[in-house]
Amino acid sequence: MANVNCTVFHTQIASIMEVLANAAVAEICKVVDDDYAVFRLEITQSQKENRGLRRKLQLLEMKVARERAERIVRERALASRPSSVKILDRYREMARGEGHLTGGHKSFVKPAGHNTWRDDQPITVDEGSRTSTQHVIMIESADTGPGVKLERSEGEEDPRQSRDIQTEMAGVPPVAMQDPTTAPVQPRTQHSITEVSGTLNTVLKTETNTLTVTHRLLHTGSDHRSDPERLEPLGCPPAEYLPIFRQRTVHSFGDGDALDTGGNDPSCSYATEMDPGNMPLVLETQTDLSRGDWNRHSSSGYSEGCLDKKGEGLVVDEVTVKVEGDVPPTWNAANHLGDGHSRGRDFLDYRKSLETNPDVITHSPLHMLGDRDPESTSRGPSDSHGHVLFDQAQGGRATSGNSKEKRFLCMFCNKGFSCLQKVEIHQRVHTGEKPFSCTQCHMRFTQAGHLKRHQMVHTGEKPYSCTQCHMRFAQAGDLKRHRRGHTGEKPFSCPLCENRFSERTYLRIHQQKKHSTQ
DNA sequence: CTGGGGAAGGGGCCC
DNA sequence: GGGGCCCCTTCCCCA
Repeated sequence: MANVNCTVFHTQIASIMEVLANAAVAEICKVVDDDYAVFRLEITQSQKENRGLRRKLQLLEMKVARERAERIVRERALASRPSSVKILDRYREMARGEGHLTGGHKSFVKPAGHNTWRDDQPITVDEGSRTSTQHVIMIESADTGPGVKLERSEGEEDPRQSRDIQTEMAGVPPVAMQDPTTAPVQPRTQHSITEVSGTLNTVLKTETNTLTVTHRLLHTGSDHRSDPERLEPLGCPPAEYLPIFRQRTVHSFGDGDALDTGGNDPSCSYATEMDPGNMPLVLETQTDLSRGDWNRHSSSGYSEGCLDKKGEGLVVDEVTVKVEGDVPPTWNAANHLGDGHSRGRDFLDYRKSLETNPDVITHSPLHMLGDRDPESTSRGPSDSHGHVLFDQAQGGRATSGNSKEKRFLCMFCNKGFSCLQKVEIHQRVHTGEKPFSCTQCHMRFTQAGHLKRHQMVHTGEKPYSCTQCHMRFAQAGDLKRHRRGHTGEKPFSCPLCENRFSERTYLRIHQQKKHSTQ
């Protein structure tokens, strides 16, 4: 009996212990679950908050970057109006001093193993080569410190990528916002500065050097006399000869089919420069028309130089006149200006025209003349000589006035011409295109007639002889000028004094030295 | 400083 | 409409 009671007692004790144990376990689990839930909730809220803050930060950075880009564009538009005729050097200096924009899709390939660029360091330009090179696209203003940098990482082909802007804000290290585990968004920004160099200082230095590269691209020219080595026809042309608004693979210059390596890129860097907003693009590189023009010149038999300098030929065909469509003019030939012979005058005049006529870059130059109201015509842009559009200028030479409708407008200065060929020739003033090259020297010309006239220098031909002396001249104008020496004619009189001069140039110099108000 | 020649740039006209 | 010619202009260099 006693054993039975003991057994029952033990059983009851065991049951009670089990119940208590279960209750304790349940209690513990409940507490753990509650705490875990609270903890998770807190984590979730923190993560959510972090995402929100991160998103705000990114939006803010994007906004700042856009504003900065726009401001730089405006500054650049103002700053890129040099007053000197030495456009090449001035442009180089200006680029050093103030900085320039690079093209939004321009890729500068930094030499491997270097974190910085030197000014004299050879630069290659790469586009979509999918190599293991770094593509650094920057919009930078040197005088404002670290700026907006557009960066496309290697292998990325999405043109929109270049529109992703990362701003290097002071006190906000780029890496601080990049948590690969908690921030799956914004993968683009993770191709960050560290890809360029290790430290911020190095980044800044790199950007400065990139500026050098940029201005090299901007102030290109074809001064063959001053820099004939650039004309090596077989090697890859230097970066100076690459158009800034198109990515081109330097290795493609020898391949005619590969010229338009940027053709699949619907965007254009100059759109970023001229208007970071939604300015339509008018860049017509390597269009059929221009290509045809080039081919025509190349086959004209004037010179072998037309073809064997195909690298420079890229300079030629950047601009094409379009008579239809409604696209704004986009001056895109800055990199082709500064020719030593033209002395940059036309480039400067064009810039002046931009100053005096901002509409040049804001409305289509391709309007038919008939579409222009008289007022707009009268206030139209000046030509390279400062004359108003359609004003018969050039020394008051008698013309038939508007006998021929000037339907074709220059896309740079809006000057009107009667036919497409004329405006194409004229636009070479802006583009620097010189399709006609001398076979006996490095001189190149915009017009076939100029080449023909130039070749008399080599032949020694002087068909214009003075009837009153032994002098002979290669140009009729020279003979005419010479004859004034015989006749004593001095048709140019100073309005401020009694001096008279046989040439307008003398009068002008006289006025500058004697009657200058400055 | 002026004058003169060489040569190139730009553009209009004519065929 | 396009090519060639011509004219005007301008810059550079030199005497």
